[in-house]
Amino acid sequence: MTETRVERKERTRRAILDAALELCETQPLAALSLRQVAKQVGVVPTAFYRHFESIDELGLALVDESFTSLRELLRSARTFDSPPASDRALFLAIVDNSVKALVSHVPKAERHFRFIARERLAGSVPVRAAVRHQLELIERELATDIARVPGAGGWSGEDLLILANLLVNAMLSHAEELALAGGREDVVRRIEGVARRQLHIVLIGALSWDSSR
Amino acid sequence: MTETRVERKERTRRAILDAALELCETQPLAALSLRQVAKQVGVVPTAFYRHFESIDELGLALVDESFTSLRELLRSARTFDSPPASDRALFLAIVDNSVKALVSHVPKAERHFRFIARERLAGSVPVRAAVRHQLELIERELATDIARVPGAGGWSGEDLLILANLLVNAMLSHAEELALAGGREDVVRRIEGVARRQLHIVLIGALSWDSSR
DNA sequence: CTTCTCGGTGTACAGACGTACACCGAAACT
DNA sequence: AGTTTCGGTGTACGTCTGTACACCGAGAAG
Repeated sequence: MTETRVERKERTRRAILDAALELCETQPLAALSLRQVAKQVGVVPTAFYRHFESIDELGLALVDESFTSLRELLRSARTFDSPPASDRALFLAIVDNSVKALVSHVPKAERHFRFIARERLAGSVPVRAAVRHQLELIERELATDIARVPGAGGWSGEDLLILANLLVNAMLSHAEELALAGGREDVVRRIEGVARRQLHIVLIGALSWDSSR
Repeated sequence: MTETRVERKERTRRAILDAALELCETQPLAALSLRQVAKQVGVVPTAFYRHFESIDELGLALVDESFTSLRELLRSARTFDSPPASDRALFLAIVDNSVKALVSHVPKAERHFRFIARERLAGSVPVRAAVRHQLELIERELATDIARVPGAGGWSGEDLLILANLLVNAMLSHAEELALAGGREDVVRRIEGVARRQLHIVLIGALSWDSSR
């Protein structure tokens, strides 16, 4: 035997997840039919039930794996090869590193990022709830990262969450734009520029606002 | 006769639009069926065709009227009862007025705002394209408003668009949150506070960033 | 008053939908 | 070696879908 049974099962499960993600490129999850997914996988409709009880349950699994991609992006954004010493240089490096992480990670999992942004608003009740919950966690995670920006000492926990919320929304929008750009170099560069300036402005604003209280 | 024929027709048309908006509270437009809409209106399925050729065409009509609501919000945000004289006071008044406009307009047309945010990402190709195009116009419109912020002299046209893009994304997110809040006073107040601080930070950041070039 | 227009009705059909059920064959267990 | 487990199959159903067609009746036009 070349393949164990659990391996086989896992392979079909993956195929279902991939098929759903692909079909979701052109329509929201709620518009997918179980038969459509099964046909795309090349499997009989009832086989779907061996892996998921419903389209919603499929959606929850996709939420999970999509947020894994998003967390990797955050992780990459806070990881430096060689962190600069001076505050000024570190500040600029943080901005640059974050934007670079965005641009390099989105193409690797653009279906995940688009799925999050879309189902956040268009998902069924359970799917939407799951996305919203995960996004809250992401905002908390991002808030702790932002707290490491030089000069962030004056930001309260609430300030950090408000900043994180603003940046997460911008990030999801840019991710969608990057996915739509489809790798066209000039478009990608333009989006990168917009994202960089927005992040720059927000952080500077937060620093100024902090000192103006 | 109590009602002319064109009035009658317009009334059913409106009923169809309203029914679709209501059904879209719980599902994306692409997941609606023509029969579902017809049943909600209380009309036979084939009557739908007297007004729209397809669900997509219905969607385009909804895009139009939804953006009318959004434009009213922008208009309200830039309209002052009594504009302050000093730069400092004007700046604060702009922030306050914008946030107040958001909080007061969203409940009056929350289905429109949610429709825009949702179909922007989840719509069929033509609907999505229409939303994206209208949002571009909105960003341009908002950019000219931002240009009136005291101290905005140093912002280029590109800067203005980048700011507008950031603010539109934040606004749509807050609109969704406000709609979900369903008028609960404490929640509304929290969102209002978040929106105000974000707008404040962004504008201050843009002013500082401008002078740091 | 007669004729035309046209929004809404009712019937009809082919196809897609979710899902229940019995079944198969090979991997896994004893 | 014999038995069990279980992912995938095939058939079968009632429901819902979009849409075609003939029809109606009241407002508009002559």
